[in-house]
Amino acid sequence: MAQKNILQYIILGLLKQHPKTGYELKQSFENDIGEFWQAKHSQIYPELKKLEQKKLIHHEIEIVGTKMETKKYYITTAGKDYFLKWQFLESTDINPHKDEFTLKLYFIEDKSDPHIKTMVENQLKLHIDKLNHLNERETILFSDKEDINNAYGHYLILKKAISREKDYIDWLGEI
Amino acid sequence: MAQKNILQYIILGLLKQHPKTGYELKQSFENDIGEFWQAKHSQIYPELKKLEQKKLIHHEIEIVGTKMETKKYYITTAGKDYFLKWQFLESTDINPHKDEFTLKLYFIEDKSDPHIKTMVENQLKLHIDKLNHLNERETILFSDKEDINNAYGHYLILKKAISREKDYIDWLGEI
DNA sequence: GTCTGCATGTAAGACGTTACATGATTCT
DNA sequence: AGAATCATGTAACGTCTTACATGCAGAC
Repeated sequence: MAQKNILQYIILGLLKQHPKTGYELKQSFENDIGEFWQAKHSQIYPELKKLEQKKLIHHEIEIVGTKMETKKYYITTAGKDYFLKWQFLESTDINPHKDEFTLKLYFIEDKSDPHIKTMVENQLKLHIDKLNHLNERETILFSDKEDINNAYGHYLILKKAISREKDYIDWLGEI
Repeated sequence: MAQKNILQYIILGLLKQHPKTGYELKQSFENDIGEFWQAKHSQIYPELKKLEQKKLIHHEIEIVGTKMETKKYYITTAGKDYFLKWQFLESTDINPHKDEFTLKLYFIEDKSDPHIKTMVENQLKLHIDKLNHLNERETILFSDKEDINNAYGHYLILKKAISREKDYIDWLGEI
């Protein structure tokens, strides 16, 4: 099985909001979603070509100044379908390093979208399970306070993981 | 400039705690530090060979059962020096996806190590700066509550980033 | 006129995941 | 006897970063 290629969905999602040039996509990564996903222009431009070959996007040349050509990319109907299939496919696992769920949520523009409720509930379940699992580990490993000093680093990162999950759950609760 | 190759430092750090086989290293990634860094065995075994070529580690064959050979890896003095140089080199930037600092902290086994204070203070400064920057962005983008509805997804992930930084700062404060 | 930013692209290499491959050990 | 786990390794592929490369536009 191939890797997920999430970049394609992010580009499609961004173009679904507004048509953009490659450079503007690059800026979106720097300003808006850089906290959750990063991509350099050297990754964006080739991906745009691939998406265009698949007819999920197309571009039109625009002139800036007197002669500088820029390519404005537009999502196609097929592209929107492809994107939505990803966005509303329920997640079955979580990865603290690649937070796909938050990206999916980012692309919901309408605050009253009925999808939000089920998506958040599903995600809450996953994170509560994980928090429970981490709490169990803390009980097993560090019930005896003596053990904290013997593996202080381990204790700290377990505490950090627990804190991170709690924070995630709180944030989900506020949506 | 080459990429950082943080995996080598993690392996050295783990072997500094205790000599381990490749398989045991794999398990450390699954159980202990998987929340902060992931590596599969297909990445670990080649890295062990590279580290051994650089004489930062060496191995001894051990027999399990009647004939199964396993390789137990030990860190060398050169390996320890190389590792410590990384561990106590001050960080100048933070990356929400690759949290190098937390790893460095994980490898401090002694709770009263005097390095901890300066490391934490330095890291606190970086995260407070980031939090301030994110708060400014919230003020600029969403002072007008109307704008929240127009870019709800953007609002949510900005809130999430702010919440994450606060959580990180709280955790640093408790060390 | 020079500097910063806009704009696009490719190449090389490092990093990471999945799949392929094999065999021994331990537990039930 | 069979299943799960221990144990080690390579191959193929996909992703990501850094560096190389070029040129126009706008501001001062």
